[in-house]
Amino acid sequence: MPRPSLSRDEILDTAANLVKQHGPGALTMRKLAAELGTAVTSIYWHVGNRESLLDALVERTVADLGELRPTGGTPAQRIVSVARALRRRLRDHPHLVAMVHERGLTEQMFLPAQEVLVREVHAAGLHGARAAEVVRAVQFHVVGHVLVERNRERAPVQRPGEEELWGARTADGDPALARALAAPIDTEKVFTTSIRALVTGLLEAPPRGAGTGATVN
Amino acid sequence: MPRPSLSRDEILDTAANLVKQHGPGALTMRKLAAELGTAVTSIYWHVGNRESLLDALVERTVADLGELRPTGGTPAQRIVSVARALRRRLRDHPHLVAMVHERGLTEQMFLPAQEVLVREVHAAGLHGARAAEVVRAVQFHVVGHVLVERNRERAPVQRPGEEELWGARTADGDPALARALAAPIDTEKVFTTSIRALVTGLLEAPPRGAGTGATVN
DNA sequence: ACCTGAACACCGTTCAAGT
DNA sequence: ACCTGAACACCGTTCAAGT
Repeated sequence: MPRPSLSRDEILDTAANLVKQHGPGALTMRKLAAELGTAVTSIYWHVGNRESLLDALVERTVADLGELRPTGGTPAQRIVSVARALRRRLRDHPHLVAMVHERGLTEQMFLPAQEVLVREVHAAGLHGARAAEVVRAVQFHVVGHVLVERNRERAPVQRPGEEELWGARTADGDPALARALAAPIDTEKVFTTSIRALVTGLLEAPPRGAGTGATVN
Repeated sequence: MPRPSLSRDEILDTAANLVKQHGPGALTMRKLAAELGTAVTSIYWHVGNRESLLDALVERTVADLGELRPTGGTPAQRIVSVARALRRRLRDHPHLVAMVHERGLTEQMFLPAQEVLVREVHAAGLHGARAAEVVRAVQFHVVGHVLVERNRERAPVQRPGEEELWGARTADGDPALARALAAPIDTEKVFTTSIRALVTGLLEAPPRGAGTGATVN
């Protein structure tokens, strides 16, 4: 008596477990089959191939991320709060980020935030194409930041050793800046600083061409 | 007579060619050996393993990116121009982005811009830790954007088909926005919009706590 | 409809052996 | 110092064959 059936869901479950424990690199069809106690080829019958397996896992994980509730009084604050919440969620699921990148599905990661953000951008008084621009800008910023962050984590020694690279001369004679650039990066702070600046800039930008102040490049 | 010596440089050259033509995925030790006309194991003697080979390729390619010359009258414009120039350079080397991501070397990609940016941030009147913050924010934004952009390019159909996802209801009753979000993304425009907003926001932000206007979250 | 083993065409890396 | 072939321990996927 070999084993009691084999369902697509069971495959996804144990695959998710494998990924959670050792990352997407450890998810091989053969290891998965061993874990399930089946022949490798059975998996193919249920899920197609490794790529569709990953796609299914991504979809499932994104759906489990849950809703994002904005906090704060002003629209800008609420947009920033959503961005920060999404980043935190994604940070808590590093394997999701890895899978999403492997499969080229960055769009998916932003789904939980998209509808919420649309409402907040509306509340900020922006509509139509202008509103879409803001949503897109925030999307690329958050997703991009998370990709960079996750990438840095599994980096080697960080090649030329940024510490020695930033002597006071290369820093345009600003030793304090040299020190700051040589120190390990506080990605949390980088994110907070930049998302605030980005949202501020986006919401106050003049509607294309009708600038009141200096236009930036 | 098998072949005239085998140098580390020759290995890197043909490896770079292989990557340029078919991407980093096509760079296998065995194909490289075949291309070189040597035994696979000879490569190991010269470059160690595949990882160090990729690292060497990244370093070499980054060094070849060349200098970035700022343009524009105001510091903000000049910072934006550097960011845009770096993005364009990286877009022109999609395989570099891929290798950098595979090896976790995102830091490297920003090197050509770093010193230039330091000078411009100084010109904007910022120094020390505050200046480093701005440099870092721009770094993560540009590198992150490029990662997202390259990732999207090799995406499958884009899962739930954003077109149908954005009916007018989900878009908070804004059909123009729904249309804009359903349309294919103009990443060039997204980048321009967001880098301008980011830099504007970064340069006008009050020095931490001593805010004159509303603080954002 | 579902599961199997065998086989194909790949990988990176190590190691003892050659010159 | 440099190069080699053989071998190890893996991969994803296909396919004919079973029940």
